[in-house]
Amino acid sequence: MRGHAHVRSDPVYVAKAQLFRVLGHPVRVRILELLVDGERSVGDLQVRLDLDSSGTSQHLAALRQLGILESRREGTSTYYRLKDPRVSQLLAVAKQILASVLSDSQALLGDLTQPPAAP
Amino acid sequence: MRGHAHVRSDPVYVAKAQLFRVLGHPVRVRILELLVDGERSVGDLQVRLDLDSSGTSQHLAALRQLGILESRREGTSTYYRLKDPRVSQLLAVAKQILASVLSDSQALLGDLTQPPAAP
DNA sequence: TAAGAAACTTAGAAGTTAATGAGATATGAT
DNA sequence: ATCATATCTCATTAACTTCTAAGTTTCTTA
Repeated sequence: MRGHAHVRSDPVYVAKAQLFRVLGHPVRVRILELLVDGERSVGDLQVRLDLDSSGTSQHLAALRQLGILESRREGTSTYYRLKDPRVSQLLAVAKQILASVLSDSQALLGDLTQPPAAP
Repeated sequence: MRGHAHVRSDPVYVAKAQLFRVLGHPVRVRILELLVDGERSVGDLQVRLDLDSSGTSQHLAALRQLGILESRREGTSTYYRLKDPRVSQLLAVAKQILASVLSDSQALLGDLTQPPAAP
């Protein structure tokens, strides 16, 4: 059996949290979504994100360091792609959860506006 | 067509990032894993997390505000559970991604230690 | 080899999140 | 009512992340 470090410093939970934490930025989520469709150059991403080269590189570096991206260089451009297709799955599940969370709050908002009719 | 706000402030990407960001803490990941097995009281979670009541409440509040937890009160205790079973799925996919990321870095470590044999 | 384009790095300021400790509130039992 | 227990909130401070701007490296082509 594994000894149990305090959760806050247990490497297993720290690693899992790290994965989510790195995904926890709008630009990085968008980068991953763009890469779901296939490989893209930094310049291409930069244009689509409407971001400067410094910001683009920094966000790509965070994802690369996490180990979920691969890159290849071609001339002066660098192309990035997803290393693991399950990242697409993760994004898809997240989207579903978000949709249900949002529809719940929509429903709540509706209930507050017009109370339920009698059955 | 939807007008395109800058990604950093586009509500769609901000919301998706927010979901991941809230999951991005070791204690919150552990809380969700515990709740995958079913409802639990705050006190029970607190003991298993080896955390004080303030910390436990604050992390539960973050998950509750995100909209992925539900709670009911019974006497002096409050019981929390997952609102959406897809959260379990999200954790499972994350675990798979992590396993493949880790095995890649293990392999790399091995390659550095003993270079590949000739074919 | 000088100029230009593409990507990356670094450093510091600004902004955000987490940990801690003290205190508030709610429920049930005496 | 008083007390004990469970949970939650708030304020402060410490730790971390993000943004911006400037500068570096790498590669290509004139």
